[in-house]
Amino acid sequence: MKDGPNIVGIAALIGDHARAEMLTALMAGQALTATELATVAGVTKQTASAHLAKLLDAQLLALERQGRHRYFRLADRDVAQLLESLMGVAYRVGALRLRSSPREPALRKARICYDHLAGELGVLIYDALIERKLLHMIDEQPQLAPAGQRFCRELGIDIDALAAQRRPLCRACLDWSMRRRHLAGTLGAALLERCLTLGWARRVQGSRVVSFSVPGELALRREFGVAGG
Amino acid sequence: MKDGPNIVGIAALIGDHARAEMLTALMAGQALTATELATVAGVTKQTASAHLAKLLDAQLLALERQGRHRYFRLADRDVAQLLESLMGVAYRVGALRLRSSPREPALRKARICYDHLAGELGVLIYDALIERKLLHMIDEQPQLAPAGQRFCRELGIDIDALAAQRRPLCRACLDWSMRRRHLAGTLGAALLERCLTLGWARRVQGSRVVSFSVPGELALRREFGVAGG
DNA sequence: TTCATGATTCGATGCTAGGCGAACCATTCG
DNA sequence: CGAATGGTTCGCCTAGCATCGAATCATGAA
Repeated sequence: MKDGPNIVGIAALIGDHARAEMLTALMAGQALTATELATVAGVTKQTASAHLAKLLDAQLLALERQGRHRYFRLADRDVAQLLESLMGVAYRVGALRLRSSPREPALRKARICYDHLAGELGVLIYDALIERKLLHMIDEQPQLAPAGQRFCRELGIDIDALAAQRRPLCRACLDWSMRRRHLAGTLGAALLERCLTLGWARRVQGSRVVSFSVPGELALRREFGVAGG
Repeated sequence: MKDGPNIVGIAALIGDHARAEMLTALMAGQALTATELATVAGVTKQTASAHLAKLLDAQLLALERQGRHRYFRLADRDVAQLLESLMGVAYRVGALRLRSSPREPALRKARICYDHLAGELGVLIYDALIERKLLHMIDEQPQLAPAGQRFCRELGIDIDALAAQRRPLCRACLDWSMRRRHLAGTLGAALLERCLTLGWARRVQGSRVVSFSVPGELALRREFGVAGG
């Protein structure tokens, strides 16, 4: 009656407080050292070391050595997507943290979803693209219209370079906080990158939060043709 | 540093042998009783009862009472997809069962993926549809071409009824055993249903295996224009 | 070389949670 | 009604594993 791959090990690894905390922190996309991860997990270095060894062994994390530092990051996008889909189920089910973070509102407003923008502003961009018919849906999957390609070029995004990659250009990613869709894929990643280089927003150190300045958010809303705040 | 929903509880629930066994069994799509689930998990009824209570409480399972029986099924498609993506990561990572099932080959050949066909034959169908340009890719997402609609109608599938549903008609689902894509969505479900009613294949009791008869597989390959065995 | 810091290994400890036996409720059937 | 079967509750036991202190290894700086 034992059908299929052994999911127990993977799930059990994620099903521990300290390790889940580490993995969640790494969802921000940047690599962290063992000591930093020990801090976010709230455990000592020895404990963190044991956890990290297990996560490495299971290939959920990848390691980059740099001098006497060891930087850890999520092994690949598959793992990130697994974590997001876990968050989706957890959120839907109402399994929120009892003591939710003081920065939760900022997180709901705009955050990194591994390499693209999620949260209210992420959903807002997505909706605006659909509304203005720059993106249209086929079988509930987004596709960039010709007008959308022009729009992106005007924003300074090299669409052709993105389209040439193996990763899909547009993908709809389900947002755990909004229960709505936002834009992933290479275009999603490029849009986030653009918001940062244009100075509209900046990353908050040690968090998934993306902090938009007031003029930055206004510029974003103007470009995408969305009123109000 | 506590960002996002609490994934620990959900992951920990799946990260237990008995419970994972139960969830995997329910991936076959049909509801099972508490006693049946106790058997597949290899535990006593009392133990199973405790596990099932937890899974219900976390809304990973749904319950249907029927007389003195209690039928359990996966709460919804989100949960099924979470489990498949866990299997994907587990398989990629090589976390196979040490004592893999004697029916593993059959499982790799053709199996139920919640409500559609997966495994070698599932991938074969998908590839054939692409090859014959009945299905074409847009941003790596499948869309049914007009010729494909005709093809499906000839197979006896009511495309218009399927397209009217809220669920997407075509979706590409990643196969853990093949690391290739196969067809999900309402059309995927309808194709499986068609294989069963045409007598090409039958479900194997208490398993995700879909067993094709020799003439059934030949008929399938003929219809989809794929040679060999 | 010596010192400081990042990181791992080892051994001991303590708690959580899964497991079962036995008894108990509930539904169906003769 | 009683017998049979599906399912739950209770109490106890045990094993696995997360955790930490202390010691050890490794890298880089002085």
